Amino acid sequence: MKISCCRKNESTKELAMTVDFLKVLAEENRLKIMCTLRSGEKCVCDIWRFLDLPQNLASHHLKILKDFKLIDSRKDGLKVYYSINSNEMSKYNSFLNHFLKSYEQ
Amino acid sequence: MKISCCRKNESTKELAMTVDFLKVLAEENRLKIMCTLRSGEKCVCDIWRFLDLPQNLASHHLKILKDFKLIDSRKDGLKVYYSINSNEMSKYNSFLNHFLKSYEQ
DNA sequence: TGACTATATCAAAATATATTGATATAGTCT
DNA sequence: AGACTATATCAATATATTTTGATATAGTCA
Repeated sequence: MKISCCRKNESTKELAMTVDFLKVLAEENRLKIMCTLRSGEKCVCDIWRFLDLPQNLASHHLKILKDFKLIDSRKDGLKVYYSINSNEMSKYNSFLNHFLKSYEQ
Repeated sequence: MKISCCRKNESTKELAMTVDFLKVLAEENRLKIMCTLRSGEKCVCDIWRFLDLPQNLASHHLKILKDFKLIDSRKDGLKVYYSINSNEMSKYNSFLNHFLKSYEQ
């Protein structure tokens, strides 16, 4: 039996990072937020009104995305604008393709 | 503010399926199993011995992957062999790319 | 300063998920 | 049939995550 990855201590750290990345995205509101941000930065109130979420829940999920660096933020007056961090997304995307081979069609 | 996806009732079903797909993969043991199966079908005992998991835990995670159709199984005597269902993987992969734009490098 | 708006934080409750231990099922081989 | 191996199932427990409600912080503007 030839197995090419995932034995204990082999690629362990990258695999754990990839799992964490997937956990961050594997939540409906967070995936919607990422999807909403595809078209450019949005402030928190745009996001929670558009997605019909309680304000504090939107903040909570934004914090999780921000802590994981999938999004950046900038403050402008009272408002905080969030946007996708494409570099980090690319990084995790290539980790993911390392563990799952690419199943594109 | 122009937002191109994720409003209530728009792509709702595909988004929910994509979230479920991500949830299935966002677990260390299951991602390891998928990775292990990249090189071809394996029986359950190959998998649990290789990944150093309790047998029943491996069965449990295989069932989750199987129920979601990411893997197929065939029985040969006492052994059950699991393998990746590439068609389903491709399907969910394109859903995922629909919600996240493609961040490949 | 005071009223107002936007965002963040925190504790509690609700919900979901992973893991373990025990046991059942089902095929093989003598 | 009886002993054995491989796999699956189930209930109980442990753990993690999401959601809610209340409140804090911080900037704006009259």
